[in-house]
Amino acid sequence: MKTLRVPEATVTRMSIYSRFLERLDRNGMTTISSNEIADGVGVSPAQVRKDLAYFGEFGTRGVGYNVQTLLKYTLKILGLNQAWPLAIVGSGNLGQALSTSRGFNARGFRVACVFDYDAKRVGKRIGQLLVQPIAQFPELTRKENIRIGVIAVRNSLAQEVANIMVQSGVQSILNFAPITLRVPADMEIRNVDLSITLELLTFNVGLKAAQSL
Amino acid sequence: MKTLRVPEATVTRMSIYSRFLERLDRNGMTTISSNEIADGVGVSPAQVRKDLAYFGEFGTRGVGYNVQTLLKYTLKILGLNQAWPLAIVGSGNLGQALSTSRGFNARGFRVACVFDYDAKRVGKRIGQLLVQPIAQFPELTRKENIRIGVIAVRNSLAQEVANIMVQSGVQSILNFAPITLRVPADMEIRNVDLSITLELLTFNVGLKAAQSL
DNA sequence: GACTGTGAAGCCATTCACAGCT
DNA sequence: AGCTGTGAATGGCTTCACAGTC
Repeated sequence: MKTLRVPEATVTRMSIYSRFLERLDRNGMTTISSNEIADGVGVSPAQVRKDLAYFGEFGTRGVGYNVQTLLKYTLKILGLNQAWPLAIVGSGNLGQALSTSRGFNARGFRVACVFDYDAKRVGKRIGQLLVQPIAQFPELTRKENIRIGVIAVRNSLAQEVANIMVQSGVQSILNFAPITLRVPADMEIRNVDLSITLELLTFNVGLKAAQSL
Repeated sequence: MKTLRVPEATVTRMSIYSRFLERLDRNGMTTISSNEIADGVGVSPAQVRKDLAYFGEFGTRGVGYNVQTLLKYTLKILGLNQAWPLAIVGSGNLGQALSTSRGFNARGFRVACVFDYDAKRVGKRIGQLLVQPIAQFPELTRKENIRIGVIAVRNSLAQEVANIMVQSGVQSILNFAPITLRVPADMEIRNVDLSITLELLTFNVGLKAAQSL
């Protein structure tokens, strides 16, 4: 089998292109060039073409890309031509925000259940869902065939939650706790650390201040 | 002036090292080697040394690094030896989560005010703060000398909020709306797009499935 | 003429391997 | 002996420039 090796940065941009194409499609646009895509999302045209080329030839020379067709391909490439039910653990502010977020309830994703450790929160209503006790995690996620788990609990519980997810057969984890989790090598795990991004900002502001001395 | 050119990935890791060192310091550890740091945060020891070397020589050969000293340096490098009041626009689920988040209220950061467009939300209490009308943004942020703005509103308002921030003299923006904002080149802007990370997960899960055919 | 697809070149980041210190 | 700091080598991503197609 031809194993295609795609840079992670390319996948990230595919997601951005895809969202942009969705908007164009809603606006009834039918054809677009790599130049216009580049302009719309803030990268170089060559980058756009190179990225798409990892997955095939989707355009027509002299013309450009068909918006609908390309959109369909990007969705398929990203694995969004199927349903991805999510399980969120943690029903605090962040957990609630994620549960009701459009990004987590569109494009193939759907928050299917929310769990919490705190008995006071169990049974509470979030949108259409009722918060479930963490003890129910293995059973419910198996029943709903959930393959993606989201960790939105405080740091001290995060590793324990990760362990439960691993044992329950969840294949990939999106972790919002700012610590490094230990999981088996075959698990897909991504960390979103909100304060890292903040600290990148302050570093760069500091740099600029230093340079203008 | 010697302009030091540091990879963005290095800055990201500095933030991770710094948080790790904080934990070690709390636990009373005094000395640590690049090997142990690497192990603790999941990178290679050479990477740790190279990263630190961008900023100076902090270690002692044959011994390692002093935890407290190195922690202090990392905080200074990241610009966290000063206070960074933040202004958050948007008091929905995400805005609330961020306002009360530990990452946004520690290590030099402090959510100083929260704004909203919706009159029904203005005046509501979030932690110690009262939600302010967006019209107050220029005046309040100037008074509090706020240099970082956080955008947590729905997509259709995001560009307008960015414009207000630019006009009010805010220097850097953390944007949670999944669209590409147009701002002057001298603005520091970072985008956090939660669904990009999700789609990276599904892409990789799809890849694995394809490879195991 | 316009725009895609792509090898080659250039650039940037990570890893290697070892000299230098304690 | 142990561990840092760093030039050199490697590997990977991005940009360039142009051949190919409509």
